[in-house]
Amino acid sequence: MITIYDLAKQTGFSAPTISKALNGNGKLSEETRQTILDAAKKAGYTANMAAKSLSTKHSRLIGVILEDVSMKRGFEHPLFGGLLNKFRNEIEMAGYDLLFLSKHFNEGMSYIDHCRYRDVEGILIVNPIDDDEEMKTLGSCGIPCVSTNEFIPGVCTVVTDNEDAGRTAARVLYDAGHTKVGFLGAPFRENSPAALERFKGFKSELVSYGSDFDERYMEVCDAWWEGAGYEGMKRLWERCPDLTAVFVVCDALAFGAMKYLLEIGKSIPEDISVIGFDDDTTVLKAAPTLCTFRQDRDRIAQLASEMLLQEIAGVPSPEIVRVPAQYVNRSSVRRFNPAREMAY
Amino acid sequence: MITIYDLAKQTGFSAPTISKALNGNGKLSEETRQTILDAAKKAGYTANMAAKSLSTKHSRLIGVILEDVSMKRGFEHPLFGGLLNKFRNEIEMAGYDLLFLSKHFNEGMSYIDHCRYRDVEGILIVNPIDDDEEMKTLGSCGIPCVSTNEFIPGVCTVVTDNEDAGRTAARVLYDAGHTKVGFLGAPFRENSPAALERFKGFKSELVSYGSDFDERYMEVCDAWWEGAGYEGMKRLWERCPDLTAVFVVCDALAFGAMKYLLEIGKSIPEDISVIGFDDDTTVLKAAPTLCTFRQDRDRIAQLASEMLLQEIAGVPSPEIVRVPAQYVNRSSVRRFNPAREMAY
DNA sequence: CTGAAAGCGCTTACAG
DNA sequence: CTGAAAGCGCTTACAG
Repeated sequence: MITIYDLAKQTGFSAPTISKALNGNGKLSEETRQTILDAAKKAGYTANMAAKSLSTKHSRLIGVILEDVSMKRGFEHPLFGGLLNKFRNEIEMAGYDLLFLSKHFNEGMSYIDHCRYRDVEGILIVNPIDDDEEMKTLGSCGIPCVSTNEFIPGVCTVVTDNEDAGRTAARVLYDAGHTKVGFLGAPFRENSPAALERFKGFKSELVSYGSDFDERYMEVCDAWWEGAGYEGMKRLWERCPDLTAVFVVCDALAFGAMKYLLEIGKSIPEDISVIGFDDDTTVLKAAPTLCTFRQDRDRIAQLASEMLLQEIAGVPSPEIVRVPAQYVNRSSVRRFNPAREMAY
Repeated sequence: MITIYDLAKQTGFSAPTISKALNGNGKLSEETRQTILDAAKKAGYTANMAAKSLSTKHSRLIGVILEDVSMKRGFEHPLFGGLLNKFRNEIEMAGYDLLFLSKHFNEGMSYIDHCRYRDVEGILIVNPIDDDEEMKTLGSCGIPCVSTNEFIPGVCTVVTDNEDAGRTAARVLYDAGHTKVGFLGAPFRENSPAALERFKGFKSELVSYGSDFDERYMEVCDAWWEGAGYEGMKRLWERCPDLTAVFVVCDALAFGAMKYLLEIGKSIPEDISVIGFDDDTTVLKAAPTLCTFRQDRDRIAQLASEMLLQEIAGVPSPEIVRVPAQYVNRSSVRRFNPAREMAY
């Protein structure tokens, strides 16, 4: 391991001068800078981050909170896995490394302690544990934070424009001639209102068409996975067998819902149309292929990294940044009228 | 940020004594140890890893090489995403953090430089870039390494027992009465012989049944994704339209293969049976549901972390550790004879 | 059993 | 433009 002192000895300059040359700060003659840089290169010098971190308090580490309790898929989560791929890439280009924050680290150290332990410079909150009390403290812990899902006081959230997507879903179904449309939701949580926002947009758009949305057509599933969708659809269908379409808050639930409908002998989309959410690759190849909304993982990740890097640099972020979702038309929605040229 | 010196001042002991108490090493009276521990707890003391790392050369960081060039799915890779979930968990319980090694970090720093930069203590090689020259140097770089896919000189590899799985695939098809069976492979690479191993096992088992495997029944796809499976199956089928079954080296390829077969009007499994590999959730819900092999992600991850932690502790690992795959029977294999009680 | 001294590799004022 | 001194927070021998 070659150090700054080795370089000092080799070039005849002092350690601080080496440091300045390597970091490009302070005033130095172009000549000595080049001499030093060449020597460093020749010697294969690599800085030691622990030492840098200790003296500058800058670790170049971004903490990531990724606890997939709602779907239990971790890195394979349909939204967050892809988001993290892009985020990792962005952050690395800026010279940062990812560091996963964990609660079961060192006999249950808190996220904030984990951050202090590693001198983490910023936190990306991808998916926290439900109702984790510590979340509320993150906004004021002094470390810049950005969230890509949950709303947390004092933390910038970069998130899909769920209301807008909800409105689009309503428009798609309305345009296709559906009048009896249902909504299959998921547990409502104060800080993670995706399901509720999608519902609000959906309902408001329907209302704008003059159709007074009947709350009986709305059902909430117990969780975010397939089985819950099956059960939720069962309850909804048994109450409202006149439905011709249903907008489901995520693809995993939608798949469960379709499973129920197919089991009771319904055809999709002939008897009932289904729209999901997430463009989950896990159900992508199911038949019928599901109309859905693709959340823009790359854009969310990119904006999140921009916001976070900016905050680290001292520039405050907006409280919320919305990213539009893209409607993906496949085969699970029936048209009662001839198709028109339409873009959603 | 409270330091060891604050604790020293508060308790009246010296910094080294605080250090010993906190780390549980060296001789200390039980009384002073308790006093110090209590003070640390009361003050909410958290060690600073940069300082620790600098003085001990132990960063408690495990580097991870995850470059999904073969499937382009990154964290969402059907095998590696799940593997990493478990590995992360294991490693965190042991007080380590994950650190992704990257080539596009800081203007193209090498993996090894990245490791030195962060004082990484061990490396998990999940999925490197094809033919990366640096891989060959990892085994002798002085940092303990474990691989979960590629074979690298001097590095312990924890990997699915592919030959055994190949044999099982042959047995399943033979038992079901198939005699004209094909094999759809993927690019053969010296250090990553999964496809070849599966073929070897498959072929050897067929040969053991007296059926001389005809190489014409073997076709290699250009890549590991769906489109390549479609094309590969097309070539294989056009050459050998008498096939009644095919063993495909991964589910993504198998899905492409099925797509081709269905397109030309074949029924699965009535006309042709298909067995895949990976238990890829991405094609799980396709119809017909694919018979496949589930690689034991959790077991591989657990063994990999064990090996790596052991190596860090100075205990050498075996060169190779095999983990059995599990045959998953679904609906894509036709039986020509009555089902018997069989376990694979 | 406890502490004074020195060191890990780097950077930050501050002189000159 | 360059360098001597001190410090970041911790640990490692070595005394006592």
